[in-house]
Amino acid sequence: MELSQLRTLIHVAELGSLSKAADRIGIAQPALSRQIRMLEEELSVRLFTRHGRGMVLTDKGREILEHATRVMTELEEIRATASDLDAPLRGRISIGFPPTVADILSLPLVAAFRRTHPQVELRLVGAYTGHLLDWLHRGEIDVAILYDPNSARSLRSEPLLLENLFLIGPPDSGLSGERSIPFKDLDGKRILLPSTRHGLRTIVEQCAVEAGIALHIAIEADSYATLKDLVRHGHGWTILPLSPIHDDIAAGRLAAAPLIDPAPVRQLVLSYPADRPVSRLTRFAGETIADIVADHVERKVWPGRLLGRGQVRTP
Amino acid sequence: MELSQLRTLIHVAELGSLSKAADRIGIAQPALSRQIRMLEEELSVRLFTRHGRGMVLTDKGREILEHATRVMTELEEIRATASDLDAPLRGRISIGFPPTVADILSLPLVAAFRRTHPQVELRLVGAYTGHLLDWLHRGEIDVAILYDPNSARSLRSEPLLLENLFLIGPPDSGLSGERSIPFKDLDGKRILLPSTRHGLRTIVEQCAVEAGIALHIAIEADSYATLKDLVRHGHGWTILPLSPIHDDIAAGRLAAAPLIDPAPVRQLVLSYPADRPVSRLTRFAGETIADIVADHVERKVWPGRLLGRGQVRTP
DNA sequence: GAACAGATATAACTATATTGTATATCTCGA
DNA sequence: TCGAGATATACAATATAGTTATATCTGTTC
Repeated sequence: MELSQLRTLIHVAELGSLSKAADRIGIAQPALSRQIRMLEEELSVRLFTRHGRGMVLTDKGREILEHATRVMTELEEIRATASDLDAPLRGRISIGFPPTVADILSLPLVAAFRRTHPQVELRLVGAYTGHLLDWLHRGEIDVAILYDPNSARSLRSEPLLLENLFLIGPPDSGLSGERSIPFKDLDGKRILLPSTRHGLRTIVEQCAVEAGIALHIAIEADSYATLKDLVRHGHGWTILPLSPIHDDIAAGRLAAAPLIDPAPVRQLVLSYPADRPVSRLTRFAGETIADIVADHVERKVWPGRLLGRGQVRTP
Repeated sequence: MELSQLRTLIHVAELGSLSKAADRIGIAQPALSRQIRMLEEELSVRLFTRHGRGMVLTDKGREILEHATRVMTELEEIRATASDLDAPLRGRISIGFPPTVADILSLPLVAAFRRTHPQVELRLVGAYTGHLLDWLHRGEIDVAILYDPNSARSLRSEPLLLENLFLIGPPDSGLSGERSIPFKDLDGKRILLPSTRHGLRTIVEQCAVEAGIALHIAIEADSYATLKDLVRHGHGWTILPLSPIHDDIAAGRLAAAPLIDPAPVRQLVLSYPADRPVSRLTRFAGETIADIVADHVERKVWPGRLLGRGQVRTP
């Protein structure tokens, strides 16, 4: 196995054609044909099926492609380590967030890029996890923060945060950050939540089961703004992360209290595609996001628990 | 950059000598000298310092070595994917655990290996995190479960579990799994804990600060068995994970209750060395441990919250 | 159905890269 | 000081990769 063979695999997989890959790489097509054949012989596996107009990866070929792209990522990391790239990164990156996360991270992330890599063109995309997953797979975004997509197709995800969810009520509800509410106390209360296809709803329903109560879901609304408004006007209570409620609490429009026994939480992960090499720009973005999240949690601006690797990160 | 150069880098780094590496690899020493030199020229970096009797990695060389070992790991994964190795793994592996974790995982882990890879020689090593870290770095163990070593030197860690800690009392203490105890209620109680260098102690003290109380540490003992005995004989209460207490509770010797507001938890991670390629045997062990932990948490045998990647794992 | 275009695979040859051999040079230990 | 162990360089030998030529196949168009 040689690096040139893995590079050829990657190019041919992307272009679907030895001839196009030859044009791209600047090497004669028969040389690429031979490289692929020798790789297939060494591994004793068919990487591509051939047809009259090109070639397509087999299932096994696709699996091997993922590892090949990781090899390329490690090689890029070797080069970057060797050169200690301090020159500002350039190029364009698309980063996806759930809307509430975008509210928290956008400004500090933009500030960090402006400070260290001003020539980078950022595209910040707010959408729900299902859409973000699609766009990651399609290559329309490079990296995304997602709520725990356990059944996600091939992604490489790093846990970021366990985010606490809070009970949100009107200002005269007596809810306070200083006094936790046992989940059982929600029995019989009018609760407003997003619809069943929303991950937050699933988490809250699991907590209700665990607490041994049935929730009275008075109204379903997928928009946090709508839920907030309804709560403000006394139509019931809701359960949301604290981050979109900060300003409302500070302005006396809403009140919030932690829930316990059980405490509803959800996991946020940072996800990259597994079938494309991850650029230095993308890795910088991921590291910067992780740093900002850590800072927010440590300053208790974002209530939750940091999750992370013991792995030392290069500065 | 070529794979042969990276392999040479790895061998020379390990043996400290081109001549020894030449013997090992079966290629003439001048060829290896030139490979290293060409790699250094391409990267514009010194990988080794030379002295009269061999050569030693520079700091930069060490960083690059880590990436090179990951390249080798990916290549091994490519070969394994290609061949769909179902043949039983062979060889020897050392796995480290904190003692209480060893109690939970040893039997099912041994059973899993016996069932799928009976020719593997397991060495299960119980020790505290500090020792396990040392042994991982020294190559004396291949993989370890650790309590969150955030300041650990270069390891590759994957979060496994947030483990809940419980209040442990004598059987007549009225403690029950059904009724959570607010942390504040520990104010004024006689508490028995491990010493300050024990990670659990740090977590509990942080919780006390958060609850706004001061803990009365009547006795310090690092042995869980000692703590249990002291509690049984009415010398106070302790705070431990539930797993070492299961049998004592079932036998009516001790009682336990969840703590809340805040709930003390600690993070377990699965750690591999970053400067050596991770063998398939080691990866199988890691995956098997993760599966067993997941099973225990799902059956509520091990109270806590699973942490994991969204990444699809090959079966 | 035939012709043509686009594609892959193979053979043979050429060019380039890598390895081996010989040996110079250096450092360290006895 | 000498010898052993080590690395570095020059040159020759060998192996590998790329190019050219061309056979073969498939799909599209007329």
